[in-house]
Formats: sequence, C-alpha cells, structure tokens
Amino acid sequence: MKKRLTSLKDLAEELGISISTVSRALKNNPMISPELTIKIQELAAIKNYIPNPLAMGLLKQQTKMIGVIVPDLVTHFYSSIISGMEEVAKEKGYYIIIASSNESLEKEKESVNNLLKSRVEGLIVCISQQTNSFEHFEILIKNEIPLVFFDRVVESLEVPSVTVDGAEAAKNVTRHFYENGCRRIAYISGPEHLNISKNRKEGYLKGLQECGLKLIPDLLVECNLNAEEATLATRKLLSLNQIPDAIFGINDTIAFAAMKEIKKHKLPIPDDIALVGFTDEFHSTVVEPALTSVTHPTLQMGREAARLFFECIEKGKSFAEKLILPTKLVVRESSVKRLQKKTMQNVQ
Amino acid sequence: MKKRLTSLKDLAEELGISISTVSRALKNNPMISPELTIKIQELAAIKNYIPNPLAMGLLKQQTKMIGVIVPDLVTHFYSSIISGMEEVAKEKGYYIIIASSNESLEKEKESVNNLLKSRVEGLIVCISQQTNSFEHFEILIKNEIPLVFFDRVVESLEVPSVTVDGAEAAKNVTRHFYENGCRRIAYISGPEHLNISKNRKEGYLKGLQECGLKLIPDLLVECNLNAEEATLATRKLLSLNQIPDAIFGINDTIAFAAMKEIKKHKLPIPDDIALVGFTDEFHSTVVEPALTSVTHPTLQMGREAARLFFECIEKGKSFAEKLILPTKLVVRESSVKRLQKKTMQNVQ
DNA sequence: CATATTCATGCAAAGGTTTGCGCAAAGCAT
DNA sequence: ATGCTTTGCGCAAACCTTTGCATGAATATG
Repeated sequence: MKKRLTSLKDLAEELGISISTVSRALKNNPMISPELTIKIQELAAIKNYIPNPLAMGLLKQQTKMIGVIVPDLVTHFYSSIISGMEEVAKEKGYYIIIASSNESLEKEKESVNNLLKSRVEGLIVCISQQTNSFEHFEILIKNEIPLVFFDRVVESLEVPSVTVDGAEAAKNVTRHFYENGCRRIAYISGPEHLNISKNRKEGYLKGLQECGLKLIPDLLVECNLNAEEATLATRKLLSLNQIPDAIFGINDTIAFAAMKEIKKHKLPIPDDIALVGFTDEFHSTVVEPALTSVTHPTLQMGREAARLFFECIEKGKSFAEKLILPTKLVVRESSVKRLQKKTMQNVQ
Repeated sequence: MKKRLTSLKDLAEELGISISTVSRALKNNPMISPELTIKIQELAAIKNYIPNPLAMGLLKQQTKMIGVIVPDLVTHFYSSIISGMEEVAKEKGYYIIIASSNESLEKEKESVNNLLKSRVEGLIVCISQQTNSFEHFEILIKNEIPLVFFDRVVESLEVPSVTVDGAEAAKNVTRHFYENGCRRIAYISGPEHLNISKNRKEGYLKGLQECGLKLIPDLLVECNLNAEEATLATRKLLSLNQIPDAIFGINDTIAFAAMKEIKKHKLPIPDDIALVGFTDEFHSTVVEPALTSVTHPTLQMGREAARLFFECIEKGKSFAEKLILPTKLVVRESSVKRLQKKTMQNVQ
C-alpha cells in the first residue's frame, strides 16, 4: 500500500544532479542544456513522474478546487448545472467538490465550513430554501474568498450570480393560460424570502394584470419546496368551492406533485385544469400529458456560474456581475385545452 | 485577493513562541503548560485558525479525496448513488471528486489519469458502456491504488465491487410477465460485454425456461444504452409480424424510451404491451402508466461502495469483496393486464 | 553543594515543488 | 595574462505541519 509516487528528488538522485535542474528541465527551461533536458525528460517518462499537486498547492497557495453547494444532488436540475460547471472547470484544470445542504440552513453552514477547511479556492452556491441568515456568506466576502450564487441568490449581498428571468417567465405563463381560456389561474409559490419565489410571484401578478384579471387570494398559495407540501397545497386548491382552471407550479418538485394530485382527483389535464411548471426538458416529456414548462438552460447556467467564478478569481475584489438568462416556455400538452388545440401550434 | 489564512507560524510569531509549541498546544499535548495552552487556543480561535490540509497531506501523504467516475451525472441513478457515497465519505472526513465518462472509453481513461494526477487516494468506478479494455485499471491495481467498482464491473479483475443481482431480478420480471398472461416476452439488452447485460439476459433466459417458454430470437434485441438506440430497438420490435405482448428494458434509459415509442404507436400499456424496466423509484411513479420496475437500492449501493473503499484503504492489498445487493420488483400499472388486475394485489 | 530528574519549550527534518540568486567554468576581447 | 560576459547548474528559501530529539531551567535527591 501507499507506494510513494516518484518525486523530483527521486529523479535527481538517480541522475546525480540537483532537484532544481530536474524541475527546470521538465518545463523546458532554456537554462538547461538540451542533452540533459532530454535525458531528464526520458527518465521522468519512464518513472511516470507526476508533479505533486499538494506541494504545488502549498507553494502557490492554491488548491484548484471549487466548492459547490446545492440544495440536493438527486434533482436533475442541479446535477445538470453541475455538469455544466464541471465542463468549464475541467478546461481550467480545476476540480469541483460537491456538498448538498438538503435544503437545510444548518447543513449549508456546515458545508461552507467544511469546504473552507479543505481550502477550496471559492464557492459556488445555490442557497437552501431555509436560508434566511447570511453570516456564513458574509464571512466569505469579508475574507475576499470568491463566491458565486446561482438560481437562488442572496439579493442583499454584492456577489456575482446567474439566475433566470423568473418574472418574465411567470408573466408569460400567466398570459399563456389566459390565451388558452383560463380565468381562474392558481399559483403555487415557494418561501417568500427566496428570490425565485418573489420574482415569479411578481411575474404572475403582472401577468394577471396585463390580462385584466383580478388576483383571487385563494388561488395564490405558498408552500415549502417539497413534494409533501406541494401535494397539500394542490389538495387545498382542489377543495375550493370554485376550483382553479389552471395551476402554475414554481418548480419541478411542485409541478409534478401537483400533477400527481390532480390525477388522483380524476380531473383531466389540461381540460379541467391546465398545468405548467418550471422544470427541465427530460421530466416534462416523460410524463403524461407532457408538461408545458418553462425550461431552464441548466448546462448554460452551470457554465456561466463557473465562468463568473473564474472571473472572480482573476479580477478579484468588487466584481459582482449579475447574469440573468432567458428561459423558454415550451408548450406541450398539459396546458392546451381542447378548444384551443386546433388553432394552437405546438412549439417544439 | 488571496488573503493568506492564518498559519501556525502566524500564531507563533504573534505570541513570540515556537511553531511546535503552538502545534502541540492546539492538540492539547500535555507537554505544554496549561496556561500557555489556553492562551494559544484562544488566539487560534480569534484568528480563526484552520490547519492547512495541503501541508498535512504532504506530510502524511494522503489527500482525503476519493475519485468517482460515473457514466454520467444527470441520471438519477448515479447522482443518488453518489449521494450515498458522500454520506459515508463525509463521516470519515473524505471528499469526493466526480468525473463523468459520458459513456466513452476515451473520457474514462482521461478521467482516471486526471484524478490520479490530483492524487486522489483511490477510485470508485462504474465503467462506461464502451469500456472493453482495462489497462487503465490494471495500472491502478499494479500500483496498489484502491479501486472499487459499482453496478458495471470488470469481472476479470480482482477488485471489490457492489452490484445488484440482475439475473435473479430479470428472472422474476420474466415470470411476472408470464403470470400476467404474457407469452411473447421481449427483452431489450445492452452491450454484451457489460456484466449487467450478461447477467440480466441470463436471468431472462432462465425465466423463459422456468415458464416453459421458448426463446423467440426476434424478441431479444441488443442496443447501446441510450435513448436513440432504444427507440430504434423498440420500433423494430413493434414492426414485427407478431409484436411482443411484453417488453423488458435493461435500464431506465431504455425503459422510458420504449414507453415513449409504444405510446407513439398508440398501443395501450399494459393491455397490448406490458412494460417493465430497471429504474429508480422517482421516475417510475411520475410516468403514466406508473412503471413496474426493478428498483435499485441506490443510496445503499453508494454507501456500500464507499464502505468497501475504506476497507480497501485500511486492509490494503488483496481484498476483493464482491457485494451483491438484492433488488425489489415493484409492481405498478405498466405490467398488470386488465384481466389480471382484479386478482393481483398491487405491491406498494 | 553537586548531580540526577523532571518539566516546558525550541530546533530541525521531512514531505515536494518553484525560483531568485550565487557560483563556477568556459569563451571572448583587450 | 587579466577582466568581462555567457552558459549551465546548484543552493536555499518558502509554503505549513508534525514529531523525535535536544536544550535549558528548575526542582529534587544524595
């Protein structure tokens, strides 16, 4: 076990020269004579020399590691974003260490600490739905440790971030419902302190207004972002005297839970109740009816977040670009009522 | 930028004592007088001292990092397994670095190299579907670098692994079909060189045999494990003169692609064609009809794989426990033909 | 009072790499 | 022959931690 890998020292000793010469030769430093350089490089190849990143990290004070904190790993949304990050991190020779907060503030704090302990160079974070205090991020800022938020951001902090235009998207969804004949449009929202909740709700209200609809308070429900609460929220909507003719779910967890619950009540989708969610490509197409949804450019979000991170590392200090990506409303079956079906053209 | 974190040296200088004293005091070494110990610990707390893992790694020759290679990250199956690994890695103070091979042998080799370069202490791997040469793993074994396989293993190598009993599961699925009145049971398999393909096919054949059915060669199709090929394979099955009355897909990708294609042909599931896949909990329940499936104990697989890994690190050398976990056939709607429905009891 | 014993602390090496600077030898010009 | 530059390489510091050994002082013992 633990067979030490070959080091510069090993090579130097074998050739009877100094370590520095070996180091330079390996980097084709012109200071070293060509013949010796070749000899050294050949031996290095044979001995399968690999520079020790620990030693380099110690010297250069960098670990080439990025800490990423997500609410969970098993959601396609996050794993897809992480894939995007990984792509650009790889190009830069960086690695990603993932920690999941499981939507818990405690675990999130713990993760920040742990990642810091293992000396990641910075953090890319999507805050948990419980996160309503931010000291653990303020410390990072004070110490000038690079930090980037994605999707769910702490708006009060001057930190680069990549999000989607939730207000615009939600407005469009509302109008889409309206154009499909819906008049009692319900919205299942998330915790008020999350930017995504706020933005999307705002868009929903704006949409109603633009369509000349009044907000019906019963149709705006708020719940935590998990399947259980979403199921309850949906059940509540379906038990109203006048049930909604459309439901808009703030994210995929909510949307699918709502779909299950509506089906359980034997209400046909979309004819009795139209349904739209914020989801990803894959899930939306696999369910029946195929779910109309606002799709996130997840890979791109991941790539951009990583890009911002590196910009942060390079520029240092007060750099706080806030990137807002557009979403796409992909109309599928779950929102197009039979009346309209003939005349609507199904995008994608 | 790059504000160096406080080191032992900083603390020592501030107190005008030696580094070693500080180091010892922080570990409550009785060698140091209680008063001084307290003074040192207090300062360390104020200065927010965190030991530098790079320095320790260099000293102890360990990085506390595990490399994990998966075919892809965005499949719930893998991300869920990784969650399990993370759980036990965390307990041991280890971190996980993920690399995805994208089902490509080239990328897999590259990942092995990259992870080795960053000095992970060992690897936990699910091989790509293309992987049919194993030098990159043999090197690891020769150098006694811990290696654990999960799900898809290289059977010719003496390496600890955790898999599921695919043969048993496939046999049960076949019998389940039979008991539901199916007689033309098709199976969409994966590349022959993968252990999972081999095992499950074997189970399928055994199941046919036990039910007194003969193998109909047309009903056994093989394809690569991606949605496109699975769609084609299904299409081929549906274009036979005598189409199957049941289809069994080797994994979730295949199963969902098959479902989409069957729906496209307007063939009712399960009445015309019963369908069963190897999938995870979540997806199976969200589709309609809910998919009967062999579910993997993904979290447990992850945990066990990590456990094996640590055992590997501790015991070193010739340790090659091969763990085989049981699966569960969860009967849902997609496989229970109307005839039988009344008498069948729906598990879960 | 001198030596042995204890106690508290510091020194230094090791782990691997990079790099500014120093040093020696050779080449060239004066 | 002397002085200067060039060439080619080694020394040593720095990054941070742990730990065996040495050092020094103070106390206890003979």
